[in-house]
Order: sequence, then C-alpha cells, then structure tokens
Amino acid sequence: MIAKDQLRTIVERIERLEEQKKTIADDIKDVYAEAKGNGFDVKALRAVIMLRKHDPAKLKEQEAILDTYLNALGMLPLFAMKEAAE
Amino acid sequence: MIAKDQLRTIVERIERLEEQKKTIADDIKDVYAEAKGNGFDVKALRAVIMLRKHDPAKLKEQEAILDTYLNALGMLPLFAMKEAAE
Amino acid sequence: MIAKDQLRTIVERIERLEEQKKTIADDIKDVYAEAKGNGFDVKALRAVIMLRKHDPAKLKEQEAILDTYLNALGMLPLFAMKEAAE
Amino acid sequence: MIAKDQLRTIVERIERLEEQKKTIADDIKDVYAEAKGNGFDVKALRAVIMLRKHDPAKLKEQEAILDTYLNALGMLPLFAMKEAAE
DNA sequence: TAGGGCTACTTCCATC
DNA sequence: GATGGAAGTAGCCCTA
Repeated sequence: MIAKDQLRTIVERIERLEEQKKTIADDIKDVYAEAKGNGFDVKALRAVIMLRKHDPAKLKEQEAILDTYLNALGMLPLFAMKEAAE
Repeated sequence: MIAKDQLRTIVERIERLEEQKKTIADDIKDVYAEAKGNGFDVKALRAVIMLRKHDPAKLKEQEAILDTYLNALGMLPLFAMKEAAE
Repeated sequence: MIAKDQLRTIVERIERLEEQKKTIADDIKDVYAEAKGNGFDVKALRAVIMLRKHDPAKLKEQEAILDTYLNALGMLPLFAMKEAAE
Repeated sequence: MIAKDQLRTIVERIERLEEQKKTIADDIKDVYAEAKGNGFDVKALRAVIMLRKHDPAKLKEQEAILDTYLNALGMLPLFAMKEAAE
C-alpha cells in the first residue's frame, strides 16, 4: 500500500518547480535572442558567462598548461604570455 | 565600439536568471532526495513525471507501435493490449 | 619540459579513434534513416534498442513500481499485470 | 503486418554498430587514462583535441569577439593581440 | 574509481 | 532560409 497523498504531493511539488525552471530557462533564451537581435554574438556571450563562473587564477593555470601543449605540438599558442612579452 | 552598458546589462540579466534556475534545480533535487528518504523509488518517480508531461493519446500510440515491434522480434510485449484482453 | 613525442602520440591516437567513432555514428544514422524510408518509426526503433540493453527481470520490476505509482495517482497503468489478468 | 525479417536485420545492424562504437569510446577513455597516468592534464588534452578540430581562422575570429566583450566588461583579455604587441 | 545522472551545447529536423 | 523544438553528445559531478 502506497501513501497516495504523499506521492501526489511529491509529484505536484516537482511539477511546479519544473514549470518554474522552464519559465526561467525560456527567459534566458529570450535574453540571448534579444541580444542577438542587437548584434551581439551569442556564442561569445555564452563564453563570457562561462568564463565569469570560473576562478581567474584556475583559469590562468589551465591556459598555461594548454599553451604548453600547443607549443609542444608546434601549434600557435592561444594565450599570450603577457609577462614574458615585456 | 561596443555598447558597454548594453553588454553589461545582458550579462547581468543572464547571470541572475541562471542563479535562479540553479536554485530551483537544487530544490527539485531536494524533493527527490526527501522522497527517497521516505522510501520512494526515484527512478520510478522520474518516470511518472515524464509520463505526465506527454499527451496520453500520443503515448498510447507510441506504445502500440513499440509493442508491435517487440512482438515481431519475439520479445514480450511491454504494454498490455487491454482491448484484446476483454 | 614536456615529452613532445609522447604528447603527439596521444593526440594522434585519440584523433584516429574519434574519427573511427564518428564513422560508426554516421553508419548508425544511416541505418535509422534507411529504416525510416522503409516506413519504420524511428522513435520506437530507438526504444526497442534501449529495451534490449536491459535485463528483463529488472525491467519488469521497474514497470511494477511505476504502475503502482500511476495507480496511486489515478492514472491508467502502462504495463498490464499479465498474471492478474488470468 | 510488420516485415519481421527487415526489422530484425535493422535492430541487429544497429546493435552491432553500437557495440563497435562503445568499444572505441572505451579505447578513447583508456588513452586519456593512460595519459593522465603519465602526468598529462586531461582537461587540457581535451582542449587540444577540440581546438585542432576547428579552423584556425574561425577560431581567431571568435577569440577576437570574445576579447572585445571581455574588454568592454573590464575583464582581462584572454587572447593577446599579438599584432598589437609588436 | 567506476557508473549514472545532470547540465549545457550542438545538431538535426520539421515547419513556416 | 530561418526559426523553433527535439534529440544526441560530451563533459562534469556525485554517489556507491
């Protein structure tokens, strides 16, 4: 025997939350679409958002490793070594 | 020359919305976790939620096709043919 | 100092494998497309493939739980209780 | 009435191809794991692989847009403008 | 540490 | 041809 009321409550709570989540996801889409309409590059915008989520120090470290690898493969470095350039 | 203020506004709006979205996603997780703690099967709960999102008629149709295929392959039908059973 | 040759070998191995993987993925797409051209329902085909990956006993058990929940919610059971029908 | 043999053939072809695909995916995992064991940074390796998939010109263009945005937001540019440095 | 779930991104398809 | 939505894929995260 299942606790009907409890089950119903759970399902309804989840459905309501999912609905809210969807609304917000749609809002986000709208913002991107509007930005695109104003001439912004959506891909680059996404990249900006993603970068801001990350710790700059960690990021810099990752860049350095990546450039080391690119260099070892004879590829152009992506991230300039600003310090070294001076 | 980029519209700095416009860009900043876009980024901030997205970040705020994403934050809200994350909050809700966490709430959903909590509900599932609590349900699990009360003895519910999370996988089945997810299935219930998913099923309720779909049009029952469409669903029934898909089930029928699937059972036809399963039958043709000599596998047990998943969905009973209620009409046939009567 | 990075082991250039080792790095190059790793990258080339991965790239070769990814290429092979893509070839196969394309083949799979082709099969589905061809099946669709012959009148098969792709969604149902995917469902068949997925079902066959799973242990029938586990599957049956999951179905039973799901139907219990659906029943508690006053929804139509998806999976007939074959035993009960007799 | 369904073309049983045709269906069976389709399903078997897909299953065989999926099996092959899985084998290759596992091989790729193995290469990464082995690389990690040899001290390589897997995340950076993945980045290298991804970068090599893309047209350098397109990439450079995307970098430029991104840096423009980062600059407009008062964030440090990621990609040095090598030309400007000279 | 291996597997499964979740999220985000991309691609594909159908529609207009 | 563009736009929207659905599906597949990949990478990350967390649990067992």
